[in-house]
Amino acid sequence: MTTRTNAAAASQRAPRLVPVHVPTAVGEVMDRLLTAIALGEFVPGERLPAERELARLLSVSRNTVHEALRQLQAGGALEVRRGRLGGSFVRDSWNEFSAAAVARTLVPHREELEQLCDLRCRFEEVVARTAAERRTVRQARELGDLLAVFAAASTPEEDHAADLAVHEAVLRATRNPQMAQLSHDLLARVSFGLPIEPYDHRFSKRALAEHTALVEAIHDGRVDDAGTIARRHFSMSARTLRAVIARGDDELPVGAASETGDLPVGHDADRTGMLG
Amino acid sequence: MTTRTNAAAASQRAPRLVPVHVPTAVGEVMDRLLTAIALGEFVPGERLPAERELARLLSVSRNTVHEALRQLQAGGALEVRRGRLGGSFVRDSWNEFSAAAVARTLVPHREELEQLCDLRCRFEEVVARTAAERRTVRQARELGDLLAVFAAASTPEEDHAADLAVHEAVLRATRNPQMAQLSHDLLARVSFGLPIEPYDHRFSKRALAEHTALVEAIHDGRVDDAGTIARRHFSMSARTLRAVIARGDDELPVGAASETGDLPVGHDADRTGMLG
DNA sequence: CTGTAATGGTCTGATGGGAAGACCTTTTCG
DNA sequence: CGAAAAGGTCTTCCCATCAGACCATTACAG
Repeated sequence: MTTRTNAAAASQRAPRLVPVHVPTAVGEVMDRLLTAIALGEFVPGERLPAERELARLLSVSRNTVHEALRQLQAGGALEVRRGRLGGSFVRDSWNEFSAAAVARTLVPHREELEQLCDLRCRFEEVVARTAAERRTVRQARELGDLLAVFAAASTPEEDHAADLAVHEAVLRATRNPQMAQLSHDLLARVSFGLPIEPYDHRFSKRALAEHTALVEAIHDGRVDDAGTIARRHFSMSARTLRAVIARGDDELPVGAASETGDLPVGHDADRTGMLG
Repeated sequence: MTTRTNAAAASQRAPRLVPVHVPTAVGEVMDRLLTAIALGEFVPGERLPAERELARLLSVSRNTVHEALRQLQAGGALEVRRGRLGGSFVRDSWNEFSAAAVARTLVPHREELEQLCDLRCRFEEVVARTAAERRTVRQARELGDLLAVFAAASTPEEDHAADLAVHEAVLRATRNPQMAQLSHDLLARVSFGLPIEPYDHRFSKRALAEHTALVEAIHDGRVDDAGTIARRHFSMSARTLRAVIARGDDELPVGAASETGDLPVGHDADRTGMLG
């Protein structure tokens, strides 16, 4: 009886009335841009739209865009050049430059990240299963084509682009945009906006093998197989992320926080709700 | 070759740079309160915490809380009484009062809702599977207890409370708070903050049977069974929602928007990202 | 060489939401 | 009747954002 009432009251006793977090426009713009970079919509070296254009696209003032770009520049994500052919460029060296700082930023969120990775593995399993159930013939063919692209990729950039393209195609095959959106958001959260999907090129061979198996399973409609493969595939991302964090653990006691460009990423990591 | 470039460029051609939407603190507080009500943390007739207390809990000024409560009152969700034993009370008639307006609010989002329901069914399947894999002995026992509570429930209110308690326990059993948070957020999105969603009392018998089967599957660690049952269970919610929308379709041509208390809910329904 | 165009950099003023806090009104209870 | 507890209201200040203008830098066309 006590068990009963306690248990029943438990969900009511714990009010989910935690502090609200009102995001700022600048932070939102930063999130958008970092996510776009993480999703490969802007590749290293590429120029972002001009400030005035971004302001128009995002329906914010140019001031806001400028401030967001300034912070991303300070964090080392972008390089800003002036002049007629100027603009904001995704830094090639974003990875190496910021790896240590990233790790420092990530370490405090270790537990949350573990849970997010776990969640992502399991969710992507669902994505794969759904895609295997619903892919059209046309989409199955498209997946096969992309696989060939992946196999033919010779540079890390091509690898990464092909990797993203495969994932996009799988998401389209689910024919559920909400599911795709959630997948994107989860990626953005675990990658903290970094253009490293946690993608480790040392594993590109294995990634190719897994992608091949995944695409074939989806193509053939083998739902369970697709799910199993996907889950294994995304656990690789989790491992990469753990490696980054471990590196950060090592470096943490040694180096103090960098003075100049401390990372702006993860600034919104402690928000309370995933959906908003 | 053309295939390659086209496919690779595809993900880049569609920049997700849609206008940002910066929510206000008042709106966030409204969402929180409505969601809390929808989740059964505040039941009809119950008094919400005092304004000063809410301000403290939510880390916002009392002005903000007051304005949120004022709008909820205007929308018919709350009744506010002054004086020593005053406060904000959840209206009993909130359901009936708002049903028609709710439907009107929901209809324009029909497609999005369909996708969300689909997503939710599949996600809750994962939740159930995870819970079945990870539940501790203690959690398994707790689930059994809650089942007894559910079976013993005699009023719709007790039904609903027990229903929620079971779901909460399942979420705890996943031992992944992020997963639980996402589940809550998905519920909030399909219900649009309204207490209409997951529970249709006419189906309480069936719900009990499904809960029993689900809890037993989780208890026994039958992963596949738990997933199957959960998916079926949540598709019932989707059907309930569809029924509401259908009702809205019927009523839409007839009734114009109510003049006095048009619903304040769903004001954030058109946000672009699920996690943002 | 020069001018023009396209870009980022900067500044100002207006606006609005929110925070903090004081004070008033209503209601209940000792 | 007076204290306590609640909502109602008001003022003041702050800061993010917007809108727009103007400046500084660079490249390219002529």
